[in-house]
Amino acid sequence: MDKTYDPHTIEQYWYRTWEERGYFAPRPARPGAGSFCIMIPPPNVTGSLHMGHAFQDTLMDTLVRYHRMRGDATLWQAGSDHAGIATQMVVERQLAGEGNDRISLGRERFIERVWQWKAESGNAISGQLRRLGASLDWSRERFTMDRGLSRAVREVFVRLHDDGLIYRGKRLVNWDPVLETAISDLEVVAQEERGHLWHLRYPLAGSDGGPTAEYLVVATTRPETMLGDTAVAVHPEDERYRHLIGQRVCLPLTGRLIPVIGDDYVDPEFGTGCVKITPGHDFNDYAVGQRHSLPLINVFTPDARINDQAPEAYRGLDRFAARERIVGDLRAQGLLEAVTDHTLMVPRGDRTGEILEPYLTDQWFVRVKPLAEPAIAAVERGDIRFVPGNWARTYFEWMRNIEDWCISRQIWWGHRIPAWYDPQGNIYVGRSEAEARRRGGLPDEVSLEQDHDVLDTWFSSALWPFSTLGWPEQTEELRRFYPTSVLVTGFDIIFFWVARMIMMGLRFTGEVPFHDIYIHGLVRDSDGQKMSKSKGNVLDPIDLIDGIDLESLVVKRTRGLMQPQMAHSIEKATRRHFPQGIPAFGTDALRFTFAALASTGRDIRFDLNRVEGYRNFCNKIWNAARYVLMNAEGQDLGTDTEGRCLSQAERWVLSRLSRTIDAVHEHIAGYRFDLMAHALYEFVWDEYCDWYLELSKATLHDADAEPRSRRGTRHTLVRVLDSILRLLHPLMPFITEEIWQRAAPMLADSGHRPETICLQAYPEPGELVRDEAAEQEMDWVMGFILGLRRIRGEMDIAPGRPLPVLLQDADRRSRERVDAHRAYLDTLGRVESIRFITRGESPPQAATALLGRMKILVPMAGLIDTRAELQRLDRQMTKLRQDLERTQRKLANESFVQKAPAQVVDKERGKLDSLRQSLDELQAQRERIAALD
RNA sequence: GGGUGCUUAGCUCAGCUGGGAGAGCAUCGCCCUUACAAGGCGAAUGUCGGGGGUUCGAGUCCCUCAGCACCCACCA
Repeated sequence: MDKTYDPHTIEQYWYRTWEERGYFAPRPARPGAGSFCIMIPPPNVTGSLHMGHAFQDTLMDTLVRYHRMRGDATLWQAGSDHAGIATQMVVERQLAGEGNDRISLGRERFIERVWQWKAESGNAISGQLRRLGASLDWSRERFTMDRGLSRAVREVFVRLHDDGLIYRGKRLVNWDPVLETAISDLEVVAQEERGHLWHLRYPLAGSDGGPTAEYLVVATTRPETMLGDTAVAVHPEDERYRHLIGQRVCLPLTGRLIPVIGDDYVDPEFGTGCVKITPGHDFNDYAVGQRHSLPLINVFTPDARINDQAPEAYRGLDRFAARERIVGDLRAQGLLEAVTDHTLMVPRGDRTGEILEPYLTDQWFVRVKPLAEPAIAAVERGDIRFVPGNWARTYFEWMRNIEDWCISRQIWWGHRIPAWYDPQGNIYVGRSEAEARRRGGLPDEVSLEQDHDVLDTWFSSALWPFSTLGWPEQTEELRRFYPTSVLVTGFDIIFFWVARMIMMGLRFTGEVPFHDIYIHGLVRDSDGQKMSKSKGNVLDPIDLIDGIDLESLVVKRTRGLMQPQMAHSIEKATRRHFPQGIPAFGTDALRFTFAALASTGRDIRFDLNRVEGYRNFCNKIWNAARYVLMNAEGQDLGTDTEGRCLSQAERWVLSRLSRTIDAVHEHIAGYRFDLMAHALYEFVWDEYCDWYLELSKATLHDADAEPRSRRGTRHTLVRVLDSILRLLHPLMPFITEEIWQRAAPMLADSGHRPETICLQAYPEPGELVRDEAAEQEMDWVMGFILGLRRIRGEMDIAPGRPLPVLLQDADRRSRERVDAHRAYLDTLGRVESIRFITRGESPPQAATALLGRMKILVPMAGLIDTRAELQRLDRQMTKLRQDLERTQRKLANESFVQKAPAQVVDKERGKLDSLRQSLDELQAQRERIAALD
């Protein structure tokens, strides 16, 4: 093995090998095991892997590899999403670059073009997932627009329509005037923005219908919509205006007469207490209009210009140009009373960022309430569990107030709605035109035209857990893997995706789509900022794996910005944050970092120092393995327990390993990847490397050690390493495989050559025995060595310098232990000699460490200065005294002694005794040294 | 306006059903000891956001205040 761990040389090789050998395809469950399935949240075909994906996919892969090793029939379903609007926008941008556009290309050719683009670059993300080590079953990869999934989409649409749960209706919807499509409520992001409140005068109409000198003042944030006003509303109880209800006002600029109505939607406290009502361009006004049977006038074209319903002067003007013109005209006529600053919530499209318009159009909707009820019940019953559990509240909150879902989109890329129209405009729904015709009893002569709209992308995503398994066919995979085990996803798509999967899953399979929903947090940058291209703070996971030099990173971050003027500050920040660029950390280090940061679903700040730390951990494992191989490869490990003798150190490390195994299982069952990573890190570094490997040297370097002991040690080194590799494999697949290939043959029965760690058994609780006795023995040994190290460290004695050691007040047990563990003490403590001080003998001036009753003394002559030792003792005693006082106070409290459990009280008493004793010993020692000085 | 979460060592965060405040990184010493300097050994570090309550006992439970973050919502 090379001296230094180099991730690059091993990762790509192993992934290719695993995939070629088909390790990721589900295998029959081992006896006693079950099945396990995760559906990958399908990434957009437009996408490339970002930190959120890398985080999420690491967690999923960890679960998947863990279950695969435990022998479950395991499927991690691969696939991607057609991402209608996002993908269409990408290809349209491409066309624009060629001086072309989708309209002149035509629908059919445009869609061909999207497919072509999908084929070329749509696989970028799957390549990146491979780099991440994600053990997806690529042989079953699906796409939301492939044949099978399209069939499932049509099936669901038709069935919901037949059941009256999908309908077509004319409604006010959120309209994106750039894309010229409707979008769902969820795709609207409301942003607080600074704007104005315009106070407009609407003259009251006289008996002749002409304007009078009196007027009502309405306050509005959108003066341009006044062209579509059909009423002015006041609160019915408002003393100021009550008497005007039923009268009419002259709508300026149009000359139309509109009524004054009373409606308690109006808040008399806000603005002027008079509200202009524009049912065609405001959701609230629409509702008011319905209540009062007001006409609805649409004054906008689909791209938000003024249409022909408005006075000629404004026609064709963009909505914002129209605003200026209208305000100007009103001012000129003396009808603008005031303009005040006002912050308001502006609805923008999540894709285009454009201000949306409420717009009256024909759309398709899903009637969601009947679907939501069982979906709520499933979570209430516990058939589905959110982890962490508090997300269930968010889910309930939304599901209980859910509105119908607008599923039609006026774009081209997506599942075309399976509905056809005859020349009279009658609707025929079917799985195909032929079926629609048959079901409608239409003769062939009648021409039918399919609906031009496509479905919301989330409609097909909602079917993902069962459509990918072959539904509506009752396939073997569906039987075996549905309901799936767990969904791993971010909180941001609970409404978009999670809730809808639950609704559709229950409706069409009668079962929940998954049992657990693990919600993870957002990956932020080291300052806690959201990562985004426009902020220029994104990290590409691949750059963390392979490394990237500063110049390339700067180029990458500043290229193709929406706001090119940001480039300079982004460059500056990047140079400050990464003066050396980013070193190559390797996939395993990155994965381990994600796991270690994944605590209880809260957002994580991604810090390069953390990755570096875990890269070092990889190196640690690598070097530990080198040590083990050096000492065991080709050596005699003993063929059976007869041929091996296990010392206390061996028993100890195996006992500690068994605790670690338990902890790992417990943590992964609770989705505490951070604790899992932490438990393994601690065992490997602190116990296996820092203690056991060092302890093993005592045996292996001892020329007098028995062959059986040496075999026991060698065997244990390899055996524990093997377990460590298996335990870590789900988190760090590459380095564990690489090392395991070398380590495993040493343990294998001759003739049986294991192929891959991916399919090895995961260490299970109960495989090893807890050995309390060995743990106690080694605690004593470590205490001894730590005492010496502390003296050495605090006295600045070089680690290599052998120390003469005197032991005072050693009881029989301690004498036996010194004898039994002498080799460990000599090797790890760098002990030159040990001598027991006899009773009555007065010890020389020495630095002291306390081990129970026994005092470990290092004579100071020539080594230590007295002053420093006195200070050292004082420090220790101060600590003990504080502890002692607290304990005394506690025990002096009668209520405590009476009311606290006896166990707790006893513990405090025991503590008091040992504290007193230690303090006495140290005090005596201090006096001795002080006296000798 | 409604809801959720957060506040613990210089930084990033653990701390489960209430019983002696922890980790990593950073810092400071001593060491290139034959697995590893991407390392070893040792050290220092906290009115657990403020206040109140329950309790023998509160970082942990309850109330309250403050600050921060996020989600939802139709005040023109």
